[in-house]
Amino acid sequence: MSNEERDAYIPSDVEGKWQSRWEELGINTFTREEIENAEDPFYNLMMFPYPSAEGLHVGNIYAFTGADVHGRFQRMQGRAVFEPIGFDAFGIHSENFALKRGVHPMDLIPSNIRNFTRQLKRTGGMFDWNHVVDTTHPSYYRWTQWVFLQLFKAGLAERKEAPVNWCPSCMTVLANEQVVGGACERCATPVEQRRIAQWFFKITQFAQRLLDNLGTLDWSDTTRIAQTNWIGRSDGARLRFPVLDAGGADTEEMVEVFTTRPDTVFGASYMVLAPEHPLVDRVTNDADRPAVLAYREEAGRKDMVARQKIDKTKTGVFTGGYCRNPATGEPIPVWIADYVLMGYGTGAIMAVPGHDERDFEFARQFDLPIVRVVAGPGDGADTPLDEAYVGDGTLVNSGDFDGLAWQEGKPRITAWLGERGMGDLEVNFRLRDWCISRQRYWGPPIPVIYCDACGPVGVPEKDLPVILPRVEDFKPDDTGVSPLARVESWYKTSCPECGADARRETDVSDTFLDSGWYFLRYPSTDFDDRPFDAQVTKKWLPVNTYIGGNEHAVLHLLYSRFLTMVLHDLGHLDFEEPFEVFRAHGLIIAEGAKMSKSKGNVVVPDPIIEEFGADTFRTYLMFLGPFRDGGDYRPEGIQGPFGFLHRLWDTALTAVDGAPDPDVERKLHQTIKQVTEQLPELGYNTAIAAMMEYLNAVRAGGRRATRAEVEPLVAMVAPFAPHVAEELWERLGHRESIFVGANWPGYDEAKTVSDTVNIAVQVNGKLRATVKVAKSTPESDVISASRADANVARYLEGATERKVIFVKDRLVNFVVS
RNA sequence: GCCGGGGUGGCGGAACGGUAGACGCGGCGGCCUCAAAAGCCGCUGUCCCCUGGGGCGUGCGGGUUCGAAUCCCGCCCCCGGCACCA
Repeated sequence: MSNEERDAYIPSDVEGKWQSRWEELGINTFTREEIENAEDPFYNLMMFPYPSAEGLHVGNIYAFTGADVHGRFQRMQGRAVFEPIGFDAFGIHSENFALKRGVHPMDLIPSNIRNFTRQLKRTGGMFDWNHVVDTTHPSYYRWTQWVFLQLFKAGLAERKEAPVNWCPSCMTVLANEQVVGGACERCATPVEQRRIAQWFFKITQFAQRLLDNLGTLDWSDTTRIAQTNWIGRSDGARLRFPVLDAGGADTEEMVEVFTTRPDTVFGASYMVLAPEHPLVDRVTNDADRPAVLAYREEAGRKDMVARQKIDKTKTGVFTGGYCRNPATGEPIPVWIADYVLMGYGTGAIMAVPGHDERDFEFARQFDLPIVRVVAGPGDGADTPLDEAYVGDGTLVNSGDFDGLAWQEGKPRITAWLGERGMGDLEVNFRLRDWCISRQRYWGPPIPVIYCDACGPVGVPEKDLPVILPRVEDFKPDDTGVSPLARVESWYKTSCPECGADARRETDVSDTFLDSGWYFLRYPSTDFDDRPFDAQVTKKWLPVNTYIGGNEHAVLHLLYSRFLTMVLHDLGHLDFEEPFEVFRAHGLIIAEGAKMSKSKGNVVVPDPIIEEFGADTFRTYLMFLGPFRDGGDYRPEGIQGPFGFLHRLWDTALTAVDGAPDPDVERKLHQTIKQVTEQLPELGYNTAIAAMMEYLNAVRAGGRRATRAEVEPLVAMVAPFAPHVAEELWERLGHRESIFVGANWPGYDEAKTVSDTVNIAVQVNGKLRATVKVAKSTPESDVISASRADANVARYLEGATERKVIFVKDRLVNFVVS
C-alpha cells in the first residue's frame, strides 16, 4: 500500500474507528456517578422520535444533527453536556401499523427501536446510550401512571361524560388537536360526536399562568405566539338575558351569554343558543317544538366536517321563545343554530347583526332586525348597514352611552348592567381541558379501579406499574371501549380500599402524556424506585436548550409545561417551567413539499451515509439553509461539503510547521469570531460558509497550510463533522479526543482587524470606484484620495458639489448636481 | 377570514440603512491521472460598447434618505398553522 493510498480520506473507515473509540471511552455517556457529580452541567434536549418501521428519515436526522451540533459546541467549551435520546413508541401510529401488518406491537416496537438505535449511532450523534427512555417499557410507563396518580390525587384529573370526537374508522376518540378540518388527522374520515365518560386533566385552570409565563421564556417567537393563540384569552363580559313567559313577563330563568363586545348590547336584536344548550327545552314554545327537536337531532347527527364548513349558509330555527334585552328592555326572539358552539363561552350568544359578520349573515338569512349601535367615521346613527361594521367608532342608539368610543363603552355598559346583576366582566379562554383517555390498546393503562362502593380509586403507587397485558386481539371495535375491556382476567380485580370485587379502567392514556414528562426521566433512569431523583433533577433541570420542530409548538410543549407546573405545585419540582430555551428548527423540503410517504419524496438516509459518510451528510444538512427555516434538500448539493471535508483532510495532513501568514492569521481570527458568535444562534449555514471561505484562503494559490492555521479549523469543524475532526486532531498530534476538555479555539479581537480598508466611493449614491487606504484614515485624506480616482473625477468634472457624505472606513458619497 | 414565515442569479442561499449576489450547487473551458474517485486553475446576474467602463437589476406600486434587499404606506403571490371562539 502506498502512502498516498493510506492517506486518502475514506469516510467509512474514519467513522467506524471513532464510533467504536467513543463507545470504548464512554465519552458520550454518563455513569450514575457522573450524572450526580457533573460540574457545569448542560442539558441538551431534542424531541425524541417515534420509532417507525420505516426507520429514521432525513427530517429526524436534520433535527438531531442541529441539536447535536449545539451539544458538541457546548461540550467543546468545557461543559458537561447531557444529550439523551429515547423512543416515543406508544400510540395509534404504531398500533395501526401493527394491525395493518399483523404484527404485535410488543414485537414490532423492540425491533424498530433496534433499527433506530443502529441508525442513530451511524449518524454520529453523541447520545447518552446509558440513559435511554422507551415509553412502552414498564420501567417508564410505571411512572407515567404515577404522574397520572399525582394529578388524580390533587383533583386535577376528572372523569366526566363529555362529547368527544369519535373517528368511526380508527374507532377511537380523538383529541381536538387530532381533528383536522373536522376529519381524523390519521385517516381523514369525518369525525362524529359521541358522549363517553373520559378522563380529563384540568389544564384550563392553568391557562392564565401558562400564558403569563410565556413572557419569561427564551423561546422562538413563533412558538410563543402559537401558544398564546392556542390558549386564546379573550376579554369580555357575561351578560344575562331574562327568559320571558308566554305572557311576556320575566321569569327567574336567565340566558347567559359571553361576549367580547358588551358595548353593542343595545344592538342585540335576537339570541341564539347552541342546539345542545340545556335551556332550549325551557325556552321552546309548544308550537315550535317539533321543528326545534328536528333541528337539534339533525345537528347532532351531522359530522364535524359538515358542521364546520364555514362557507355554508347558516341554518337555524326559531324556538318561539323570547328573552328581554337587559339594556333596551325590549323582548327579542330566541333561535337555535349550529353556528353557535356549546363548547365555547356559555353556548349562547346575543346576536348583534350590525357589528358581527356571522350574526349579520344569519339576520339576513332569516330577516331579523339589524340595528346600528356603532357609527364609524362619516356614519350617522341610522346610516344603513350593508355589512357588519366592525371598525372603530362611537356608540349610537345606545341610550345614555351615545357618543362614547366603543372601547370606552365596554366597561361602562358592563358596569351599568352589573348594577342590576345583569352583567360582569369575564375572561374566556379557548384552551380546553386535556382529554387523556384513549379507547385503544397500545398505551399505558390508566391506573384506576372502579368499585361499586368506593367509586373510582387510584391504583396504590406500590402496585405500579399496571402492566399492559399482551393481548393478541387488540383490534378496536365500534363498542367505543378499549380492547382491554374484552380481557376479563385482566380487568377483574379487587378494590384497593375495601377489597370488594372491582374493575380496572380499561382505557389507556394519550401518548402526549408519555411525552409530557420524559425530559424529567432521562437523567434519572439510573433510579428504578422513583420517577426522578430530587438531587439529580436539581442538578440538571430545567433543560438548558430544547430544540425541536414547530409542529409541537402547541400540544407537546404546552402539555409539558402544564405537567411541570402541576408537579411543581405538588412539591415534586422546584421549577415550574421545564425548558429555559426552546428553538424551533425548520422543515426539510424535497421537490417543493414536506417529505411524506404519500408524496413519495422521502429521502432515505442510509445510502447517502454509505456513499458520503455521516460527516458529509451532517455538514450538508446544516449547510443547505438556515437551521431555523429548514430548506430544500437537493441531492447534488452534498458535493459541496464532501469536497470541503476532502480539502480539509488534505490540508491538515500536509500542514507544515512554521509561523502563520499574517493575512491568513487575520482571516483565522475573524473566522473563529464569526463561527463562535453564530453557533449559539444556530446560524449553522453561515458558520460553515465562513469556514469554507477560510479554508479557501488558507489554500489560496496552492500554498501549504501551517499547523497553527489548520488546527483551529479542525476544532471548529468538529461539531459538524465529528469523526473526521477527531481523526485529523489525532494525526495533528493530540493524544486525547477533541471532545475531551475545552478545545474550542479562542480569538483575539485585535487580530481580527486589518490595517487597510477598501472605501466605496459613490457619486450620487452610485458606486464609481473603490480606494484602498489605511484603517482610520482621516476624512479629508480619504476624500482627496477619492477625487484622485480617474473614474470619480470624470463624474465630478463640471458638476456642482452639494455635499460629501463620509462614513469612516466604509464609504464616501459625493452629492452633486 | 385570522395568526405566523417568506418572495434576491439557472438552483440552495449571503448581505449592522453604506461595494447586492458571500459560501455552495449546477454549467462552460482547462490541468492532473493509464483510467476513475478526490483534487487544482479560470469564467459564470443581465444587457450594451468591450482597453476600461456604462445601463438595468432583490415580487409589484408609491414614499423617506446623500444612499433602501433592508425602514414606512398600499397591493400581489407562495408556504405553514388556526378556523362560525361570539
